[in-house]
Amino acid sequence: MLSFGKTGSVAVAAMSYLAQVHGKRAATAVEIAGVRGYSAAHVSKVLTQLSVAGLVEGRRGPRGGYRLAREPGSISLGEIIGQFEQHRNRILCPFGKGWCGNREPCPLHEEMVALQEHNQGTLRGMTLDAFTEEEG
Amino acid sequence: MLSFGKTGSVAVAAMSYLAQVHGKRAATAVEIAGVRGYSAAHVSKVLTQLSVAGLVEGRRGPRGGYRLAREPGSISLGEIIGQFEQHRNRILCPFGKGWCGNREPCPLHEEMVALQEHNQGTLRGMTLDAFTEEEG
DNA sequence: TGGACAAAAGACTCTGTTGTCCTTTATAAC
DNA sequence: GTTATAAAGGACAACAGAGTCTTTTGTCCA
Repeated sequence: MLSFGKTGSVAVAAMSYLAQVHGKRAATAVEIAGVRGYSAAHVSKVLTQLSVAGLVEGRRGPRGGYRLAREPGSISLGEIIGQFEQHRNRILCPFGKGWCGNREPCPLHEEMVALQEHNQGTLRGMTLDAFTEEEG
Repeated sequence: MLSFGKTGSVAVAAMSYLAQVHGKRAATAVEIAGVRGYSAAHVSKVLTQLSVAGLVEGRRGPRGGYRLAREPGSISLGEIIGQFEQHRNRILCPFGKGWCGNREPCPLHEEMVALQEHNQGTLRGMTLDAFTEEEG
């Protein structure tokens, strides 16, 4: 439970590093990979996706690299992770498949929804601000 | 987020049905599969795992089938789902791999742990009692 | 004792996700 | 302009999990 996929982890790892250097300089995929302990190829791929999603801006060439596209305080873990959850985020009802909504809700439906929302709310409240150099 | 794998879903679906008929009779894998909309082979496999885990008791032969091994009130969704999460339940730290614990915790470590615990606590509080016929 | 029933067990296939590699394109510096 | 740098993009390999199928074992009933 509360398992955002591995790709999401890499994304958060990369984004948190970009938050650390935010306002100072750009960071290349190779640099981020080295610091966070992932392969350069892997980080590179994820960053490309984040770029398409508009969360980071990549610049090619010498002195290029990635930067956050917005202020760290406006980017939440929820938003980052959500980028890689197209498939995962169906509500799961104890009755199985698409029960809730089709027929009368199952006994635990309300509780499940509440839990789901608590999670999303919490992750939306965690912003990259926590990683900027000022905040330590 | 809050996505216990698909296998966990099937397990909860099956267990909740066993709770519904608890105290009255056993239910076969084929019956459960029919009611919950999964394939018999799939449900069968999951129930075997639940049997090994000691959450259900299977009896072979005519008038056989599965029953809950304990009272519904003492079986929580957390316990059921936990059975299929050997791999997933590592705490994930925004810094990536096994950062937390090795070096100083990352800025969001405490919050992540708290969220994790809130989830586990909630799921542990949801028991199969909610599905027994008496409670509707 | 034989037959039907149903779980147990394991081999296998299918699918989606992870992760790597290689080529192409853009940009800055000299 | 030429070269080095670095992202963008796509093809592909490797792996894990989901799901199916078949065989075996145990149990009840006639």
